[in-house]
Amino acid sequence: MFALADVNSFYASCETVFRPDLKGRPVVVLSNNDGCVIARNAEAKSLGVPMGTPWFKMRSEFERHKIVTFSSNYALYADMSARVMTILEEMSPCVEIYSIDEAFIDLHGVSHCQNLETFGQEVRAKVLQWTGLTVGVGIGPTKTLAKLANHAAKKWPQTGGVVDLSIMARQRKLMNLVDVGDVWGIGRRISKKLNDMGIKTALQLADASAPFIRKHFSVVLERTVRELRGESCLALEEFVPTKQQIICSRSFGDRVSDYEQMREAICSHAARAAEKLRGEHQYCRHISAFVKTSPFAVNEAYYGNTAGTKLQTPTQDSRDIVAAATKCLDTIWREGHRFQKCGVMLGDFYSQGVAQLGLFDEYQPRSNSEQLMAVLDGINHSGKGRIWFAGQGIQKSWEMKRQMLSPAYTTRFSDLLRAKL
DNA sequence: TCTGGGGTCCTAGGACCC
DNA sequence: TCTGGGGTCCTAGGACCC
Repeated sequence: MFALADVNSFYASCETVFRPDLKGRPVVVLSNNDGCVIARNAEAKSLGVPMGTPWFKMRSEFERHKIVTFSSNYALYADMSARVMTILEEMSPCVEIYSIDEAFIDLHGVSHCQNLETFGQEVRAKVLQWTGLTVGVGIGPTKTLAKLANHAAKKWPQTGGVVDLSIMARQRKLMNLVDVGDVWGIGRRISKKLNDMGIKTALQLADASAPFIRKHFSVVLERTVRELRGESCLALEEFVPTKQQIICSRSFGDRVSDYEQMREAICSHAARAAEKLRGEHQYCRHISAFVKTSPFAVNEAYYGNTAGTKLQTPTQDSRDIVAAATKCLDTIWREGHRFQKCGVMLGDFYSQGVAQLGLFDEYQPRSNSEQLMAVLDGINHSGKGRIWFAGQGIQKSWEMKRQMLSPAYTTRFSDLLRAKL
């Protein structure tokens, strides 16, 4: 048996927890660069603010409805997430952190000593008491059914925020009410194709023939069908699998047409990617860089390109990664465009920095690379200051916009809230 | 003027091997 | 004139997730 716990309107709730004065007012949070709406509290949802729409299109409407708008504050959300996950881990033996605001819980042990719905209510109460955030809990014999139960817990408030689908009859009753597109793993494309085939509800999908689904779609959807029937195909993954790739990319605050600025941005993303790579205790061989103009610009030719390179030996040294990324940039850079975004990708990971060399390869290992990188990371994680490569730039005029950023309430001393008695 | 970032998995097709 | 079968590996692209 699985439970899925997720925080209601997570980003928006993190903001309002520290701003009791916003109670009852509509609140939204924007994506990086203040681009799109990515979170809305209940009040904003009931005003019909759609998810994913660009802010500039909504701006005047937001002002009219006095909608409070925040830039993304990931330092705050990551810290609040860690607090929620810690509580879940204290209350149950096996937890899989699925995303910043969701976790699957293995209820194997729990079900022997406690009613599952009661357990769900206790989780809600404790998270609310200790963090001020509200979670919904869905329970089911498979991950997909737990997800579905969670969906129902959020959609119908009369459930009290907990839905238990242990019993088959309840599963079928709920699935009959749920659109097939609301099932976990079914996006817009597959949803449309299923609809065209006459499969409109989750129940119809559950009752579809597995070989038929496999033939017309893929093994992924076949698994979903089996999971909806109560056959568990997806296990709880308690330990985070090692990453296959690392991507660091950002939209620019303003369009970039200048090579020097682009180079700074690529250097910065490469250095960040290298730091993440070391955090994973990995070495990479494949490094690529990409640039793109806005796909939405009219009267402007789109240009986007990627270049990659493969090193002879896996590396985790920022100097190698920055050098490779800028070399890639030089092969795809074109004058005369207004670039919107760039990024660096790392792949082909190894657990150590050695590789089989060819007979005639000449290779000089860097001396003290590991130690130097450890010093670099040590300084940058100390909280006392940062050092970086000159190529990353000083002014960083290309950096993203965050004009409505809230304080780092929980992770910076100077931003701590003060309470007046 | 202004449209996010970071991932995973699967499949098809091409290059190459014997 | 006739031109196999079976396999691996890699990459690009498409789908999905939050």
